[in-house]
Amino acid sequence: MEISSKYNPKEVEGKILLQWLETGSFNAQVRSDKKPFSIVIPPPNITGILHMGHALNNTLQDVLIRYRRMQGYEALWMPGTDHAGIATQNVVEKDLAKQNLRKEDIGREEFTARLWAWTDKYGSTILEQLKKLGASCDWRRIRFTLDNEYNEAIKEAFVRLYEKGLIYRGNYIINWCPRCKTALSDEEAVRKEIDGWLYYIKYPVSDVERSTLNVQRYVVVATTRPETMLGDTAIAVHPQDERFAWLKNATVTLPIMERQLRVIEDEIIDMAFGTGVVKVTPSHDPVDFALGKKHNLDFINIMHQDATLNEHAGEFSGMDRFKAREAIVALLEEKKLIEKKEPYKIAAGHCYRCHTIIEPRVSLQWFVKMKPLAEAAITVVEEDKIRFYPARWKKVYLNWMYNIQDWCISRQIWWGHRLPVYYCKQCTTTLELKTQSAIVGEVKKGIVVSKEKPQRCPDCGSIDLVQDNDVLDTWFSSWLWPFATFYWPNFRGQKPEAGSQMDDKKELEYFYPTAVLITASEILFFWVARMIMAGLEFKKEIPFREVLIHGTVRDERGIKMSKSLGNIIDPLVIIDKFGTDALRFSLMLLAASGSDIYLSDEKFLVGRNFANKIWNATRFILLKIKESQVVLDTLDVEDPDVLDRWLLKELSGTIREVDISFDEYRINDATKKIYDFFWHTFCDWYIEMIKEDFNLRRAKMLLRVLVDSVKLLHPVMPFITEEVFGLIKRSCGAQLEPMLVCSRWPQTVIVAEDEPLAKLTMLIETVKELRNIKIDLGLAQKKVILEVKADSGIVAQWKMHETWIRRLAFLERIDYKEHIERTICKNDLWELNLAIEGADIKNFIASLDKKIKSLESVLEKVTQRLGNEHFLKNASEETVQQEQLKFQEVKRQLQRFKELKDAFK
RNA sequence: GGGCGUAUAGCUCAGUUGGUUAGAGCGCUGCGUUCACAUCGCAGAGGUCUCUGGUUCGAUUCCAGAUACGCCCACCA
Repeated sequence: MEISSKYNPKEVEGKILLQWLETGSFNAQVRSDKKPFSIVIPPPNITGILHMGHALNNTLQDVLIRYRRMQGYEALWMPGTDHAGIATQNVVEKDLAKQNLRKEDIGREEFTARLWAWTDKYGSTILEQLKKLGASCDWRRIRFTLDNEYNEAIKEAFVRLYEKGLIYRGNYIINWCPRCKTALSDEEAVRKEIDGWLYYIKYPVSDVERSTLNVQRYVVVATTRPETMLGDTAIAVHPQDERFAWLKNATVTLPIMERQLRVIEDEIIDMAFGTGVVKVTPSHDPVDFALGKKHNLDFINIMHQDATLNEHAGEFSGMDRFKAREAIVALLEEKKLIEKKEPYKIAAGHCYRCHTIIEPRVSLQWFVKMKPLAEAAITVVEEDKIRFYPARWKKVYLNWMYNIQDWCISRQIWWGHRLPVYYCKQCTTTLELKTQSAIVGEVKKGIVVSKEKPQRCPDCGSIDLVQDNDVLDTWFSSWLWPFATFYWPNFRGQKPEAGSQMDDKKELEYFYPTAVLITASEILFFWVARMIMAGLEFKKEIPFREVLIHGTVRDERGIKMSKSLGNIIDPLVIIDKFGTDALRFSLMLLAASGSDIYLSDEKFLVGRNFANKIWNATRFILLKIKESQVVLDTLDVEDPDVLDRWLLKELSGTIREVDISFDEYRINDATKKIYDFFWHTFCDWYIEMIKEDFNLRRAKMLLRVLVDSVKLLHPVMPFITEEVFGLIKRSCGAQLEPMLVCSRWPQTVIVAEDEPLAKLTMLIETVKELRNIKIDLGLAQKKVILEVKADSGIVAQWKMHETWIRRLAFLERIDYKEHIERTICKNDLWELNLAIEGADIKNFIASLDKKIKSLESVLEKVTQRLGNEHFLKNASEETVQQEQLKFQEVKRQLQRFKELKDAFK
């Protein structure tokens, strides 16, 4: 069998993926003999295409799942997608626009049909890409938030919350996207600073008597949104503001509209801001809304749904809000009612889907009361029943939960779950309430909340019932994900599904709570916090024990990668250029716990190079075995020599550290440890050492360590390791597990620290020293003779290791002598000399001087410390001892270097 | 305005309860094709650990402040 000298991922990945899928290696089921380990995927939007953030997030999950699977857990990674209400609707609307159609032109039914058609065609693209990434999900279980069974879960949750009084309907001010024409939750209105103006507008005082008594004929209010003045129904000042004491009980005239406005007083007004006088627009500003309710003001809605001005806007009716702003400012300027304007940064809410500036709007919507749900969700985190990694997110989470606001869950779009709400046309007028924006507050009358459409109205018996047209916020489905994916609450009975018999209820009991949730910080509030609330509310148990929050993927300059900025690195392109394992390895190496990662194409070279290293080490080992024609029946090494034991010790240490790192979610550390061991310990030393001392035992050792190495690496680089494992299986007779993906995780072995092992370590050090000395002497490329002076026992050790020492220190030969002319390198056990004809003695001395100088400064520091009585008194005995040892060691080294220098005089 | 985070080699980052001769990868420099790999090997240069105080026998590490950058939340219109 020929093995190419370059690893070619393209020849391997597709084939290996198919093997995994065909053997059902990713499948998980209830198994009483195994502990479960489960993760639910953060369901990607069906509109999604794989980006670097997905690659990072899903590789992390896959690493943990593969690690636990190999450790013997029944590892389930639940896959699925999110219907992504607004996002998907926008995509299909855009398609429609190409045919010059709006969704209203074709109607709800037809539009929904097109949405489903789109979903069928493109909805699983992202899942196919995740497979390509190597994601070892149980792909039989793919769930979609718009599945029928999933819809049942949502209805159940809605009805339960409603019956508990935790869902209500009411006219409140909400975030309105005039482009998507829907309400949004607070989280969906992203604050971004934009450049604007603060306009100072004069409002004439109407009370003539008062205005003549006082000098002022008008008051000045400051606003960033002058167009909203058309909906003003009051002005407000702080009750303690003496500057405006004279305004008490006065009325002012709203310019343009010529409406009389009350002057109200409220503590909420900041006397220091603007002029201290605020225009109050209860229908178009959250603060003003609260003021309006508190002071019983009129609510005048001046805008249509698309943010053009409506009939209440007088002459500006029909104009867009920003055009109207310009027109109003112009008119006010003409009337000399603008005192001044200042440039001003406005933190305006933007629609998180289409980035349009949010318009606060009073509207009849459905809300979830969050405070009661938050209580338990706060406790479990306070008490560390759910832990965050890194831990600092605990504070962020709690801070948000302590200040949680009610959640607006109704959306005026067509793609999503219809609210399980029905209205009786006969006995209620609630439907009309939608247009009566003046009615503010909670609305309960004439509503039937039910999973199924009621036969008749419970009040009047009418059969004329209609379902609410709105759909639910996408996140109202996502928050049920950890248990709704198991077909909660109805389950499926005992139907065989995709060739396997699953008892859904048992599945849920077995796999829930899940082990860990892995996500980016962006959706901590959207999703993580709400899942915790939903889990506790509906399952009476936390949904996951740990939350791993990883960083954001940025470009080289530290700017967040985004399609619109054009600075993305496409993971699929990286896969194509360097291979999936290279992508995964580099990401895992760079993803320090919780910190953002800065990417450029070159960052993936580490991964590619490492894959190639693994490939070539395998190639060498297999060739060597084939050449030597040894026959392997087992990989058990019965009688390891000191080199073997040295390697086994290093391997065990690596396994231990890798385990700890993975357990603590320090995946980058684990990745680094395996890399160092494989490349530098195994390849650079062991393989080089045994090249000319090859036999059956070595062959077993090489394969044994190679197998353990690829096992350790498998979670991070699944494809190449599985391929290598296959190559090993096919080319040796030893009994090995069927596939790496389901193989047993490596175990540590105990290796005694005996004399020969200690001497080996010294020999390795000596080889490194010899390399250095040769370079200092300018003899790097010359094979020279080494002379060794040592006791006969030590000489025997040297002779045993002579072959590899000669090779690795690049020596002509080694002579053992009673007497050497000069010592060029020494330790407690041996003195060495090199034949140094033509050497650069000056450079060698200079290098010695440098070492001597640096050691002297260390010695000085240590001496000082040991001479300090405070140190001796206060430092721990152990520390003092350590310091004394260091003193001896440094002194000895120094002595040696000085002697060496003297020998060259 | 409130909260959080980061600052270590040219770049990206490690540095585990204060005591290290402060590390790695990439990049750079020199040498090297000795029968896996030049996607390689051997070695080297490069750091007053952002600054200022404090605690301590001792601070890159703990505390306070400053500076810079970043993130999140928030009803200064």
